[in-house]
Amino acid sequence: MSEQISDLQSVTPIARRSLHDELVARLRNMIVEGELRPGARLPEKELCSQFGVSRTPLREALKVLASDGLVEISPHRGATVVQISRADIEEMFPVMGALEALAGELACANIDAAGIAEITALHHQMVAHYHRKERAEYFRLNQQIHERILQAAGNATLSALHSSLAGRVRRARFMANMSPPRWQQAVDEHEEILAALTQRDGPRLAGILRRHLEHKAEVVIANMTAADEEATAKSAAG
Amino acid sequence: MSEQISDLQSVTPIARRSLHDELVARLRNMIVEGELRPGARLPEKELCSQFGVSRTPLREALKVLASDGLVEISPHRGATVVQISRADIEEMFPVMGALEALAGELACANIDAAGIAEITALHHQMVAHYHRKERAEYFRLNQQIHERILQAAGNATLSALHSSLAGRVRRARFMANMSPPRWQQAVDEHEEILAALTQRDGPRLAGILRRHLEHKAEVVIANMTAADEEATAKSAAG
DNA sequence: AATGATCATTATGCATGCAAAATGCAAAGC
DNA sequence: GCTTTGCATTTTGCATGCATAATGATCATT
Repeated sequence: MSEQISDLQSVTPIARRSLHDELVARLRNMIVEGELRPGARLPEKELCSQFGVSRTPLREALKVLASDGLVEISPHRGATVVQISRADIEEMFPVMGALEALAGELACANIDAAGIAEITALHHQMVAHYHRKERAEYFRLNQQIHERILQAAGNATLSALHSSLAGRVRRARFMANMSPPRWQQAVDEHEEILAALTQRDGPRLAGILRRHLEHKAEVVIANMTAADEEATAKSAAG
Repeated sequence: MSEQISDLQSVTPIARRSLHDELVARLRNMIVEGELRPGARLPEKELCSQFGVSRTPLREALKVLASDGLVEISPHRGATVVQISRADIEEMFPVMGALEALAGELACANIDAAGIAEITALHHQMVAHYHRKERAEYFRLNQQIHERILQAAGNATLSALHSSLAGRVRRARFMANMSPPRWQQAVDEHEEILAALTQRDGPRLAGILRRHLEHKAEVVIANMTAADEEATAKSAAG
């Protein structure tokens, strides 16, 4: 009887987006994509009229984003997009390194030939963009490769945690001006990543990914420092 | 000028608990401590009268807990405490292993003598409870040791992610009946953990913690399987 | 002139009300 | 007797209103 029902568990339920879910998604996107700058205030009234919704679902969405670490809510003072400090970045990258290292190990154990082929294709596209110095496209492919490895690990919990951190870091947008040697190094490391993955050498891939993330952190922090100094100089001059 | 202000960044802001923050904390506790069983419905009206608040802050709290993975919200069908499946557990423990391994490495680099002394004290207390077969006390100390290592790592992001996972796993409550040899093994591993930490051997501590978590996973999964079979037998008999 | 206090304004926190969706029950049809 | 369909009830989703805390401005005081 009811067995027939449980056999159908695999059918995807109809996705019904409630207003607050939609708002969470939209706001998250706006924050991650930089449309809402770090430190920007998020006045409820204004956002309500902008999205055409009332304050209730918007407030629920803000609470969710706050628990996710994207916005900060001060009692009676409203919500703001969180400012990521250098200390935050220095904390987050080692954690992402550990998560990606695990993902690498799991991916080596679980990935199939098609998956490797897919990542290989993304890799070559990315390298092509590197040679043409197309930064935006390079970063897009880069991100896709890392996401694809996470996906290949087949661990939803791992993916979710990584995605949350990646979203927060991405906001920093301090990858943009990577120095030529750093960029070369990153591409070299990606060659190693692909090799280890193809050989399904989990421990090696884990180690490479951990180092790769350490180097990413160095680049980001260097850029943050440069930006800080620029801002300091500007405020001193102004 | 403004330097004086930035020097004061370290002062702890006055903790003002709004209703929804309080509700998040209370509900989280009730769920983690098992007061609210997995699968239990969370009807808004009932909880509102129980806590003496209106639906707005309660709903906001439920959304936060949902984004934290403790409750599940189905549109127009209400919130329930999430059921953790064996597959979920199998996913979560490797991630916790990776996080604790990183914590171990960082802790070895950062911990001071007082911190080691504190963990040593906790360890000996825990061992004493082991010898007296006081399970509840043993688990409490065990948990404290792991938390203390996380804390010693000095990485708030890491602590937050681990804490979220630990909370979700703790709900499973399948550590209770650990077999004597498994228990002995766990205590042995804790001896190793303490030794590696005392020697500040980060890589070794990381490896031990990873294995330790793998073994914890085996125990939990074995218990879940046993519970499943018991339930199946019961439903077949009834 | 600078500082402190008081008040008006604004925005947030929470409560409540209304509409819509889902569940359960009952009655009708097969 | 079982299934199905329609209705009533319950519960959720969202909008709005009121109270309160925070901000800014004005004024008095030193």
